[in-house]
Amino acid sequence: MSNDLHNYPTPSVTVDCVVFGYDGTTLSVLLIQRKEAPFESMWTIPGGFLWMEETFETTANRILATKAGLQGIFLEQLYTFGAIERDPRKRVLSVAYFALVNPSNYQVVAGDAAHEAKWFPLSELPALGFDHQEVIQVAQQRLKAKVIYQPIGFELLDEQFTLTELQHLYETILEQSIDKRNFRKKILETGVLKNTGLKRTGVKNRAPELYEFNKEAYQGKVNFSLF
Amino acid sequence: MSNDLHNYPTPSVTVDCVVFGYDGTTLSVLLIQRKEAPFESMWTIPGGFLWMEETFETTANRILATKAGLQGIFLEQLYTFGAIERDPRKRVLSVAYFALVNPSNYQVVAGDAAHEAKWFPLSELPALGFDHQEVIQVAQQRLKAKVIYQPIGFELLDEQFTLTELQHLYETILEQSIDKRNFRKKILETGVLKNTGLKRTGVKNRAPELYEFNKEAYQGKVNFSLF
DNA sequence: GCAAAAGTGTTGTGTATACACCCATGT
DNA sequence: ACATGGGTGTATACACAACACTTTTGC
Repeated sequence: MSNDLHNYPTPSVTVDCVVFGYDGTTLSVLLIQRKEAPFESMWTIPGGFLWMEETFETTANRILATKAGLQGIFLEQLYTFGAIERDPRKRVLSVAYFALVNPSNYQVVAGDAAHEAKWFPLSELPALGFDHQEVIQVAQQRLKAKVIYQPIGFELLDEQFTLTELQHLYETILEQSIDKRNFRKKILETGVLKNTGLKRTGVKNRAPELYEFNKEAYQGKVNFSLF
Repeated sequence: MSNDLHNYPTPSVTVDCVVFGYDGTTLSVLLIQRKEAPFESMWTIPGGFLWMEETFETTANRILATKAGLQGIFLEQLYTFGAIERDPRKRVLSVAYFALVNPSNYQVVAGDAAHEAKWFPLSELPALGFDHQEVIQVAQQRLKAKVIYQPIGFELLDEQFTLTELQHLYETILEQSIDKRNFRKKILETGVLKNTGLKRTGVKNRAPELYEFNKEAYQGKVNFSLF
């Protein structure tokens, strides 16, 4: 860090969030349709300017609350994007975060600055403003890499879930199919799942057992790793 | 990203670099002794303000060239630190990078803004200004994690090196000892090493064979992984 | 009783680990 | 000849991958 603090011009700084959601079938990203230039009426990930009295996390939470109606969700810093021309108006840095939410717990609503807030499957993204396509791509890579050595996937599911649902989530994130017996063996022997003893009823087949994520059992676990 | 571009106050942004060096024995970090307040005469990692026409990488290279005499080295973005009070003067964000260099290829020299530029072994760091102790800690974790799935360690060595030297580097980074035969087996079967056919002479024991990193062989290799 | 998904073990294959001696060189 | 680090192979344990049938439930 430089010693002097002469008044160099300073860039604007935004916090932008890649919010992943999973509806039981598809992995989606939350996008917002812009009302104003630049990129008017195009889609972008939700973001906004950092205020001087805010940490990045505070900004991210404010943005997600006001622009999409999301509160208190899992957030992690992804990368900071700083290409000189990434905003056509002036120099704007973007500290990108990624987030995982269970869409059924929230009703996304567009804030003032947006026409609409909507979930888009990763495979059907519209044209995106700024460098947000790249941001999403980096986020997806990170999610893929991360899910195998940290039990973060649970953020995307209901509190109680079946092993088949969990497996399908992993298959969706990793974009590959997984052997059922091997998956169950591995995930159970990590010890992070708690069998609730309950079963999901009302399905038109054998009632599957419901599990929960056991946060305490994970704390301090060094060797969580699937595959 | 927000639609409106009202003139919010903007934070200052610095790029700070954790530069690792390895002298054949010890893993060290390059530090600079400050001339001015705050943290006058304390040590910090080299850094400086981002200029409006610079990318982060450009800034990092400028800083390293002017403050420490280093040029064209391996750089990777680490994390962005934004705690509100991390600089006592005003709001300053730090986009941190980490770098790997072979100290014997460079003569570090203090620039104008520093009393001195000096290598400190990781185990003997002085009291550090700002939040730089945390930054170094994060960088060390990253280096540890990264070295096992990407062949970045070579940046720290001479162009030609012996397997024993390479092993010792890995042991130093990972802070654990490694079985010699297993290490050789694994690193050789990755295929990223090229035996030069030369031997290091003038040592007071059997002349060891010299290897080089084979960049072409690594390109496109998906499965580089040690341990 | 049929359709549909849940649940369950074993075996082979490959990878990781542990381990000890001879070789080449300089002094 | 001796001291120093260089260089090499095998046996065992463990982890991973492949694989098919029975059970439960709703209709």
